[in-house]
Amino acid sequence: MSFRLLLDEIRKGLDALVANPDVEFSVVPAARPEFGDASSNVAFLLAGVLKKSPREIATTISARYNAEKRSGGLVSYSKPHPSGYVNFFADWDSLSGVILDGARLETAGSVNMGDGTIITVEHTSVNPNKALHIGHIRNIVIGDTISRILRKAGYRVNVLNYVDDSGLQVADIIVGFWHLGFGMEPPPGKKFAQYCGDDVYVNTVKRYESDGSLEGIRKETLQEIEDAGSETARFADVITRRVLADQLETCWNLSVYYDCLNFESQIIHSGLWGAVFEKLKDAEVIELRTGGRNKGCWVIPGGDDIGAAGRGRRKNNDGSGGDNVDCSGNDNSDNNNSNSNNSDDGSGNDDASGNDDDNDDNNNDKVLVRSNGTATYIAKDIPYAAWKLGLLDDPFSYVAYSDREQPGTGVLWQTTLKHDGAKTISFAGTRVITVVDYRQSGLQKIVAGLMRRFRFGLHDGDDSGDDNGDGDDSGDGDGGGDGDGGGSNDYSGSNDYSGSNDYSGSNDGGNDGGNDGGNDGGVNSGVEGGGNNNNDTDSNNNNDDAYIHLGYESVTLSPETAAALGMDTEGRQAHMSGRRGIYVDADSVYEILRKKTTSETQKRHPDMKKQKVESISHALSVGAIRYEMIRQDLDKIITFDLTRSLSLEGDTASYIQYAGARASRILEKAKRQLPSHIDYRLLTEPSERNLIRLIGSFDTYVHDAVTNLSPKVAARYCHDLAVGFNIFYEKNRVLGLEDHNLEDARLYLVSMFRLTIERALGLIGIEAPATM
RNA sequence: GGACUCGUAGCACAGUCCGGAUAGUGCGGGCGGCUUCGGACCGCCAGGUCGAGGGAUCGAAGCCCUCCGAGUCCUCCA
Repeated sequence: MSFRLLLDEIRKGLDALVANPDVEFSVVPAARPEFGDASSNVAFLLAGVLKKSPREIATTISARYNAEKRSGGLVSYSKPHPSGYVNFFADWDSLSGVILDGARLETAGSVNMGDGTIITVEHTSVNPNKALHIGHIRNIVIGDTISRILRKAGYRVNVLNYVDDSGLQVADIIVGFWHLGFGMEPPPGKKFAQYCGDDVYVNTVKRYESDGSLEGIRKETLQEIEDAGSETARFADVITRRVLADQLETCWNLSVYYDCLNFESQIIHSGLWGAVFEKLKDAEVIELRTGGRNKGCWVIPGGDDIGAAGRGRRKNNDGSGGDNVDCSGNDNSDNNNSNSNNSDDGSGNDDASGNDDDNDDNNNDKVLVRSNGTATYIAKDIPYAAWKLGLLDDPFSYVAYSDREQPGTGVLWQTTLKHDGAKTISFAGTRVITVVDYRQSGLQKIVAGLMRRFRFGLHDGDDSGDDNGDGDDSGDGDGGGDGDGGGSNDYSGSNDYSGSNDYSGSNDGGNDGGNDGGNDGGVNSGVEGGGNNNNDTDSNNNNDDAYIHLGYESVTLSPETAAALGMDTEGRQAHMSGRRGIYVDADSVYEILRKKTTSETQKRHPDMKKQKVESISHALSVGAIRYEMIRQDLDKIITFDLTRSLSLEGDTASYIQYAGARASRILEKAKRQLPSHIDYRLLTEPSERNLIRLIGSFDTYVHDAVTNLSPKVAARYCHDLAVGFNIFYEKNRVLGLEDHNLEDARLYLVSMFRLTIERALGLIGIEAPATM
């Protein structure tokens, strides 16, 4: 039970009063305490219709609401505000009990939006030739947090990590090992992955510049990797597995876990590409150019939108993959003019798709298969995407990657092409979320467009890239079988909400609740940053995108931190670059934090056992990193600064954890069981009620986080809840009160806070230690 | 040349999807608070033409248009 019940009750009451389905009023938590507990803008909306002032209408509505209110509800009374708002004051004697009784339940904060729908989330996907840096960590933490949130919302989630064990970057370190004399063992104290990235990779790349002969070796090496039987391929397997193991160790340390590892080499050898290629041809999604600059290539014909595609293959979340600019704004001039010559060909943009067959200027084509018959790297993403959606026969079997049991996900599987004794499992999802940074939006858009055609057939030649173009989605229903179409209330299945109220904030509360086309069926696809100026009509159709690119901005280094790495950026932020060695290693960030939190903890607990200190400082360090990575919006660049970003005060995880520790301390000192009957009516202080309201808002935040695929929302909830507790703590004593009933009630409140903050932090993968 | 994203206090960000009540929070600056459950905390003060201009609206930080600034993407490279 939650605060939501109050809003639902008010909405229902207003619906009956207003009896006008066209007025889409809102009922929201009050902006300030003096406005009561909930507010509605209904009077503003009626003002136009009734030709009266909002204030007048609000007065009438309030009066009638109060007159017709049935007893036994959660609303005490309604009061009009001169501004025109209709405000509502809750009957806290009832509401406190409803919320706090509900908070104890296992299901508190859960919302059944997924109803068992399977969502496959891919994140991490870092080239296995280097250690993880702080930029990768943003991807990883976003992916992991989203997975946790989706589980909380009733989805079944498969988490994947795509390992590009056959790419150019792997070839680069092989060149280093075999031709530049790098030894196989890292110096003492360094992980193999760090050694590969910091030393072998960076220096090999550097040597390319001075030694032209290496370029040929590099190309050869790359080709040999793809030849499964070669010595090079075997060696690649050995080193990438070793690097991967180090990377996974970093992830596990941050409480990030996976269900399955996919290896690119296996995808190549599995025949998946061949199957997809045939399908693409059959569906006439791709064309063979017979003339023009792409003569002899199989291409995805470029319309306007598709033309915006990212280049080539996805870069595996490395950022460092290609010729990225390292220092923003510096040396990219040569990048730009390179394409100035092929820009304006005048071929009308939009519907270019069909009509430029044999023409000379297919500038927006994306080449999938080169004229020499080899596939480009974008081609490798397509079969993987299709596999994730379960659109192809699964060529893989699965074996356990390690014996280690992962919390939350259990066994970590990996694909194998050997079918003896291996298991058959499916990791396909009805929906797929791919976490990759914004720079690859273009490519991801293409992939999403192709997936749509795979699922819905080949008849929509015109809507290739854009979101809502396919007016033809009528027939498909939700071909993928995701249960969002029914227009049923996504809350209905849950044990929290009995009413027929649709959560979406839409206004169908009274009438039928079934006519809004299921648009709030949880995860929606519009997240991709791209301006999804969604539906103009209410039969929205943006939800049928089963393939969702969850993009985010990158992590850059502050000028100071860049300088600490020996780079002069002239006062500007610097992009990280794996190949140039400009990055902040994830493990070392953790190490810095661990030292800091260890000493802080010891300062407070001089006698604490070392092991305990370690576990606390671990929880604090992980919290600091994870929180920093998700606390702001996905489309904001994170400027990482070695001193600023590692703070433990203010809007940080440790602030939140501290609130939890304070609560634990009180409960510990109370040293007793609470009686079975608690008199919630004694909790009358504003700070008490505010805390109760926050505890009861858990599910609202979860719902919000899922619909927007926004980890930030969960982080903010934790923060708001902690603030609420700290204020309560400051203003109210809990222990040693003369009034034992009040003490019991406050203790119970503290204990429900403790439980809720623990669960909320769990949503973002952070522990809540009892002492710190 | 085309496309996407961002622009809110000295700094870093909420709020923008879905328009309404004195635009919030943290850091930094100034002042104050532990004989009382943990000061990784709390309170107070200073600090804002919500990038600029226009439009629709009774009403705009939010919606529409134009511009400015910043970042990113647009290879038969991977």
